[in-house]
Amino acid sequence: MNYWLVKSEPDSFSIDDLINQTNGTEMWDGVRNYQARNNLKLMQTGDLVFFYHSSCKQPAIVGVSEVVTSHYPDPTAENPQHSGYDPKHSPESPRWFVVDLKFKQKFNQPITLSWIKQQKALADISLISKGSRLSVMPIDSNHWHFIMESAK
DNA sequence: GCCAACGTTGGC
DNA sequence: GCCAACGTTGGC
Repeated sequence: MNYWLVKSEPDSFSIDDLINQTNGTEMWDGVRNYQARNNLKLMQTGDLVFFYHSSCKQPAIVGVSEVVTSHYPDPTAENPQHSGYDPKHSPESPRWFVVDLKFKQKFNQPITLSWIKQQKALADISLISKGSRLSVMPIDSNHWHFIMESAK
């Protein structure tokens, strides 16, 4: 069992949008960065995922979702009408992948980026370390549990 | 809107 | 394989 964090711009897709999906489940498409994709491919059913709001007034971890499928080819990469279309992607040799994420929990209090930066226990969390622009990143279990305790 | 910190592309 | 130019991310 592994822990992850995914970023989403709340103006495009917020945690409340996830709640409102059928079964609270959304296909996590549109990842077009190789490192983020490699992280997606490592995800397994049952892994837990922080939902992070980026590029907004208050960047923060706002809740938790669960991986409910292993990775499969990203259908939006096959669609020439879609902004995520990649001519180098094909069903025969897929380049981009998705997983399905299911809503699990919304924090009463968002765990804000500015708060995270103040915590000694989170000094080396991937979210604020080098290469932190990844939209899918692993989270150490000790960081995970510290944040879960803080969100109570 | 600015800009630092990347990642990607493509000419050579 | 190098690297300049360009694009993107995302906090501020």
